[in-house]
Amino acid sequence: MIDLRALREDPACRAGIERKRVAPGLVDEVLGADDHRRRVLAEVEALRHRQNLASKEIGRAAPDERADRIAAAAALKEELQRHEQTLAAADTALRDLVLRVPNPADPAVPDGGEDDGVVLREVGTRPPGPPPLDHGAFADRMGFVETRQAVEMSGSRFASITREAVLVELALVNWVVGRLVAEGFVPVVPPVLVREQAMEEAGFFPTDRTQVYEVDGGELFLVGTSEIPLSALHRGEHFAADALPARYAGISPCFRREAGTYGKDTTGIFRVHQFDKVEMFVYAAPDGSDAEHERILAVEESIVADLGLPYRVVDIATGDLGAAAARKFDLEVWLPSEGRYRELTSCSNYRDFSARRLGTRVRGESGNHLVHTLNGTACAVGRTLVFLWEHYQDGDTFVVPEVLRPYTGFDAVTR
RNA sequence: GGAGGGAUGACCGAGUGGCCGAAGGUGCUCGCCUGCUAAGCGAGUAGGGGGUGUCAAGCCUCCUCGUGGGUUCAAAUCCCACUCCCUCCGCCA
Repeated sequence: MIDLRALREDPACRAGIERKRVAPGLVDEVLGADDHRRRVLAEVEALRHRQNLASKEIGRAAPDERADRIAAAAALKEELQRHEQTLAAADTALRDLVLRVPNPADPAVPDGGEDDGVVLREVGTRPPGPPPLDHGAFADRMGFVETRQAVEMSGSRFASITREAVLVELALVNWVVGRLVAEGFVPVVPPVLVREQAMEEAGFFPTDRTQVYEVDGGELFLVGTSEIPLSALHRGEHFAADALPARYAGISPCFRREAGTYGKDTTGIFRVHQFDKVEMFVYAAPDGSDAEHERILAVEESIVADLGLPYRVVDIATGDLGAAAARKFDLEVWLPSEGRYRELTSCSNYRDFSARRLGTRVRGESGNHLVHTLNGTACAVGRTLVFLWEHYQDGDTFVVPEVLRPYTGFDAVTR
């Protein structure tokens, strides 16, 4: 949720919002609704004040005065209740509007849409051409995935990962988590089923409701990322200043409906409804969040680089940031079969956008402040396998990346 | 699944209708005292929103005693629902 005071008083805030191409007039509507609400609030509070005084006097009044005073206070109460209804309506109206307002884009974010991200750097050597088999065909050939029965039991975009691929998957998780622990991240295996409230406070509802699976008659929802439970880890809490940054590494399966992606990425397990992911989530002091963002990006880069995958870093443009991010970097890895870079990981700085609803603060010398939250993919396991299968296939052999060998116990798989 | 008990500030804990945003204690901060430390003495110390302000201190005000409703002129206190915790019984491992 955005900072209404900043929207009112800081022209840069409004500019950052409008760069995300919100509906024309939305910002003015919000400002109008906010103004109205505050006016009504002042009236209600003045009435409550009178009511409070009147009630306190009754407590002190002599017995023979009480009846009159109670009658007067009762009249005040009726008036107050009418105004409170107006206030409730104003609150609802403002809330409905304000939830549609995205986090302002950082001034450094480039303008434009999906294709307008700015490539900050390209790292690694791309192979000259496509591999003999694309990742889907290679995985088939090697017996690394089972799709026929998975689709029968669960539907399209489901797959079983099988045989040595499972050991590579576990190796990836172990290697990445070990590395994050060394970087000061606290590992967490969180619940993947959460209540609606957790979805709302993490900022996923109402916007992304269609992307989420419902369970138990709508009581619970399967998370699309462990970012959701990790953001709930400190809801309503106040950090001591020296407890920040607090870094967490979530390890969990992720579930996504992938509504609206029919026909896209139908090969292999590039885009599936269920996958495992190691996610970084950081609570940072407001003045330290940009540095923390760079740090998360550096971790992502080192993981991809150590896997020997050629990648580029993209500074995502305003139109592709999503509602919550003020700034976002994607790591795109070269997918030889498609001859282009595809997204593997991503990291965002939400600033105080999500902390505002979560009520997560840090105690400071000059009062308490909302924390900043950041998140980044350490390893989207299934999709990482996809890239490995293309970059590490050698005829009928899958070569295990060197950094993973201590974890797999084998160097290669040959069929 | 059945029966009962509970949720109060950073923490412990008192408070069953009004002078209670809340006794007392611990912790923390500042000061005094003391070779140092400990002890002792004194003062301060919840959060969030709105208004006002040289948006800085301050001042005014509202809300918050698990969450949301209700009763009442007035609710930490009474009623209802929900969430969570504990105890006992049953069940399962």
